[in-house]
Amino acid sequence: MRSAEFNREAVLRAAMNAFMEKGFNKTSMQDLKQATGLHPGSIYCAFENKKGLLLAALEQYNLDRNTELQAIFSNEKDAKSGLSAYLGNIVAECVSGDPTQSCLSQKAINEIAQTDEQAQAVLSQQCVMWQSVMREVFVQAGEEGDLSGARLPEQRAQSLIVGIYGLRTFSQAQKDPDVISAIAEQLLIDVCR
Amino acid sequence: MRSAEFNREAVLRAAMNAFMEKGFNKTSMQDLKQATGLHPGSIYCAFENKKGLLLAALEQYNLDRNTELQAIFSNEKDAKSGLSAYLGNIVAECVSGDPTQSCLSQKAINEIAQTDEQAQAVLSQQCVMWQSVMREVFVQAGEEGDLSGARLPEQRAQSLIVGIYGLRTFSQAQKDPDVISAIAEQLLIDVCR
DNA sequence: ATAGCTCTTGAATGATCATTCAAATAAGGC
DNA sequence: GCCTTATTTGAATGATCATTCAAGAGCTAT
Repeated sequence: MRSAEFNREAVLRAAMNAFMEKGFNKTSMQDLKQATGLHPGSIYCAFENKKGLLLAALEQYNLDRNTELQAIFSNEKDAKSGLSAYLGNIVAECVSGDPTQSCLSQKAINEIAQTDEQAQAVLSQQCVMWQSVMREVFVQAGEEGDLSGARLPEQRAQSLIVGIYGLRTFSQAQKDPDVISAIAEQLLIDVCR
Repeated sequence: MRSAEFNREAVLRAAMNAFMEKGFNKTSMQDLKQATGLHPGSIYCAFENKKGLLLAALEQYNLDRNTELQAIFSNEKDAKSGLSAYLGNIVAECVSGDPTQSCLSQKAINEIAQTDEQAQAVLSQQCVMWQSVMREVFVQAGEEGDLSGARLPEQRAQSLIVGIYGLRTFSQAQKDPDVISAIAEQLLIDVCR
């Protein structure tokens, strides 16, 4: 036996960044070798192939984003404030122009979900989990009296996620921070109405 | 002199479909040769290179989508009905699962706007034009008394476009037609409130 | 009809791609 | 401390990539 020398999380985060900067198809194994510090053979030994590395990176990305989400919400006094802080965070990422602050899941959905069944399955499941996390946030917001209308928490969660996907796409075509920020504020109003 | 033998619009629509099915980077010149019926040399003679073909295809795509949009709205009795029909059309495209019914502009924004300045400029301008078209729709809807709140037509247009981008991304991860349809209906309510 | 130009053809080019492999290296079980 | 087994290394592989180019073909103007 022999254990791997590299730090798996660090390698996956490096791969994440590489994929976010160039997209999956434009990121070459040479790029990944440089980003991760791993030789081609090691990458194939540990992750099967390039797509395997992407799938592993997506898994790590989801874990990282989830802990980040928990941190943001636990710093706020209630669910509504949490939502506001969460959206504020996303707006900041959109406006930063930094490719490594974009959403790897969303990039993968747009680039490869359509043509790769395995990636489609992983991304679909991750999206469903994201929905269920956000649904609980809206359940709590309802209990705290911050939702006026009668929409189901599930539907609010779906509208929020659609809004976030849309915001990220829109912000690549229209970079004005004030515009992005205003759309996000309206989104918060609409999903809490 | 000698005029080109191929039908430019037909070639661009064939290229559009190829790019929508595989994305820009995964579509090889061989794919484009097969899709368009043009030999590599002819493509380079007419469009400079692969990216030039994409930019030309994006231009044609925008023209085609615009005439389609005009047709949808002119078939309806007022702006609000037009919006409803327009969104219904988009929902049908999302649910179809047909790659050639996806949005080439959105795919390009997500795949190459980040890394290619020229594409970014074209896509940004097209997005702004889309906004201004939709703004006029909301101006009309306001005059017809179908908007209750006080939001500016510009902001409504931006929220609508964000919602459409989001819907298209979301629908690749969550394919349930009822869910997509419900989100779209809520979107219409929110932007007309 | 012919000259002159442009488009078409499709093989050739060199670069780059993902992947493989055999040798070298190192860790754990006994 | 050796033996087994796994990982690391990095050059090699063959495929595929975008692009070029020289030769052939056809339109147009004269």
